[in-house]
Amino acid sequence: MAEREQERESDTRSRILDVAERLVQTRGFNGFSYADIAAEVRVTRASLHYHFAGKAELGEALITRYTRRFTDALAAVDESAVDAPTRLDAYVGLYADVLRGQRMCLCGMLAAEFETLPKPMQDAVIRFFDESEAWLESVLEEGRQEGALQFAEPASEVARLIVSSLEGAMLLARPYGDALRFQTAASRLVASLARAAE
Amino acid sequence: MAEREQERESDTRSRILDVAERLVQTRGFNGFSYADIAAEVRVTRASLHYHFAGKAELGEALITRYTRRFTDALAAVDESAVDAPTRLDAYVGLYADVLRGQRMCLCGMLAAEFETLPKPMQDAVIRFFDESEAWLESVLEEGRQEGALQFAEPASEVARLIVSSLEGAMLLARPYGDALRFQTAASRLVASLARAAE
DNA sequence: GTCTATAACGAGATAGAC
DNA sequence: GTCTATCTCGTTATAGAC
Repeated sequence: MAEREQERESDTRSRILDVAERLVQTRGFNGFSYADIAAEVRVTRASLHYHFAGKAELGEALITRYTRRFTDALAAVDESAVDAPTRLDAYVGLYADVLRGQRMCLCGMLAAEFETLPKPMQDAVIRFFDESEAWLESVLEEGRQEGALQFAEPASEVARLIVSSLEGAMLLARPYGDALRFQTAASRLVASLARAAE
Repeated sequence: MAEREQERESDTRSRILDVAERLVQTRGFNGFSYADIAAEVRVTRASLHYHFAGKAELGEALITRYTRRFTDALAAVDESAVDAPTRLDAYVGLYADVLRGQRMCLCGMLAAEFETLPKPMQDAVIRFFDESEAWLESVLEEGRQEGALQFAEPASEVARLIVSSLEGAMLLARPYGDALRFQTAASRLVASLARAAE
């Protein structure tokens, strides 16, 4: 079991992705350079170009990996969590985890810089949000049918509201260095849907 | 009435600010250069340095002007609008106006790039949100006392929720090229507070 | 796969003429 | 106030040795 499928990602390659991911999430795609990554990974800039032809390709790989991990996490939530409100909490928890690492959501950051991104990166960012909203929508629908969630609007609208509110809460929490800012907003958001007690 | 106080802003200086403001709002502070501004204003980069010593000083001036205009607009709302719900709608309208120009909120954009900004710019960004939230908080308090608005949490918390939700809705609306995305989220947000009919 | 070396360009910034 | 000219540095990227 030495060389399995997971190991298509060489050690260096994944270390590059790890460092670059953090740099995008903290400084933005236009806020760092290959030199920054090289210094931290302790390879030369030329080596980076061996693994990723250019910054655009690196960016694509970052979004792809981030999206896969995110949807994997959502699938794990589906397997373990039973009711819709618990799944919603778990969804919020994924965002809180990112923020705990002093980071902005990768795709939220890229949404701000959207206009400056190469087309393939733009498309990948949109896919992230589409998948995220699709998952939320199904959870919301299910919760409404079970009577555990309550809302008047179409589930797709509420899903969009949740995504944008969480992204906005992350966006503001970082400048204030205040994760509580996020938690308060997120709690109120979820509470406004979970009205099973009424 | 030829040279009055308003004219301390020379024509060129304000044209530079206008172009730079749009560039920050659409591409981010790290997404444009002095060359971009110079080309549009039709002056040389050296001329830009005459008006603003460096990009950092230009950035500060941008936030200061943006904040002043914003607070002026809020003061105008206070003068014309009577009840709290109407003022809230007017507040949302200010954001909608920005988005209509295909732009992100200046300070929302800078919040994303916060870590890369010089300290004076960071401080100015925080001041913008502080002032915005303070205004909202007083409107919320007033609305609650009048019975026109209803919410359980401290007004300061709800104010933060509103700001971050609106910023997030703008953030996501732009990649999707969909202003309706913003309007839907904003309407639900305001509606969840205005429960005078219950 | 990683390196050195270098190309080629763009960035912010300054000096000094007009 | 605006210009030309220039500087210095950072940036992405490539060629080719090891």
